[in-house]
Amino acid sequence: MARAGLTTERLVRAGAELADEVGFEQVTVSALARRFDVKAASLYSHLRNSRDLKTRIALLALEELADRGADALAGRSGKEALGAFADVYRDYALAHPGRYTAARYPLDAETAAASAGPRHTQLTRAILRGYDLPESEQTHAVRLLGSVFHGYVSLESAGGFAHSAPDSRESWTRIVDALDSLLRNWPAR
Amino acid sequence: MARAGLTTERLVRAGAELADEVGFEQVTVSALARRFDVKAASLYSHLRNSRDLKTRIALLALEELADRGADALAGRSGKEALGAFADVYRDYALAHPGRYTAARYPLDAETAAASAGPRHTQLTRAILRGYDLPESEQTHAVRLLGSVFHGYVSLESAGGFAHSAPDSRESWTRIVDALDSLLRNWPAR
DNA sequence: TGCGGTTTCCTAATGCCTTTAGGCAAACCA
DNA sequence: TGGTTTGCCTAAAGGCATTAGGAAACCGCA
Repeated sequence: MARAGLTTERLVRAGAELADEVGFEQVTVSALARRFDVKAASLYSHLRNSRDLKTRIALLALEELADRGADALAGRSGKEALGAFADVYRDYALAHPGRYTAARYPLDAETAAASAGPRHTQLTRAILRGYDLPESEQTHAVRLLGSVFHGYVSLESAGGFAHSAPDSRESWTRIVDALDSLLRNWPAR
Repeated sequence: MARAGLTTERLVRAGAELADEVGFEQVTVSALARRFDVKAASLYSHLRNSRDLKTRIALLALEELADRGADALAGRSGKEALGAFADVYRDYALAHPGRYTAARYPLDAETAAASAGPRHTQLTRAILRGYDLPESEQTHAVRLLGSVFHGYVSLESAGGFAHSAPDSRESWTRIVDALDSLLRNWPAR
């Protein structure tokens, strides 16, 4: 019988596609095996277990997202950078719902530290360079931005804003406006 | 054999406790049955299926959260209301992680409409009465607040801010300060 | 008090998913 | 080309979800 040519790499990539198609929760070793026309047990030479698969998909998503974020920030600053970065998040989540969910998959401390997660923080900090925040407020602002981006996108893809006016895109741009304004007028303690 | 006295009510309540103890994802018909010293099949006279169980836990959490939010808003306005409401979210999520996750469980449109979800929107709108926003901006502001609250709490309980200074509580109060400031100086279009 | 009806929980069974163990054959490499 | 490695397979055990059908407990009424 001809070999399927499985590799961890290919499995993770296919797993990410599967996640986008059927949802991250439904990404299963069995389903992935089916997609390669192979028995589930065969995947265990390439993946430690089901959690390992999901973790790897999460790492892939975090990296893709950071890469796109970095691209978006290149050559931009201030509000332009803020808006471009925000759009990267939203667009990614809408285009790749499964991967985006995966990016929220809980990682243990060391895996998280070695992931692209910290790059996200760095990128957000880079945005703040276009504004005049005291060092002591930077972390708070980073956390605020992260919360808004993640919170909005997560509520939106859960259908939170689906059936009500105004359009979600409109809120998104207004929220970016508001954040820009806030960063320019960050309140003193 | 003595009867266990199962009811949908008791099952959902126990399911919520279970969620807080072991995580919403691990809430399973089997695990719940074990907790009542009963066979899994026995739960199916009280619950349609596993999804039904999770949905009911989600509805319970949404209601508890809305109740607490309403309490927090009673007799307060402006920044005081904003801060109290924000704390309700954070405190609830920290005290009841499983329930909080449940509150994010995707509901179909009609279930969502009949849930306490809309009350959350109403409560958030009530906070805005303490600020001077044009009607056309209200929905955007509601969405922003919802995003920040949910986003922050969700990142925090995922351990996002766990091992880094400054303290998460400090960021939280600073973020509430910032939101208050933003609402008082909402940018014109 | 005892009887029928209803309700509640049980056993049994199926199907799908995860994971481990051990085997055979294809691919590589010398 | 023969030996070795590696890749995918079969087999099997254990878990959760769910349905069908049975028996015992409970409840109301005569």
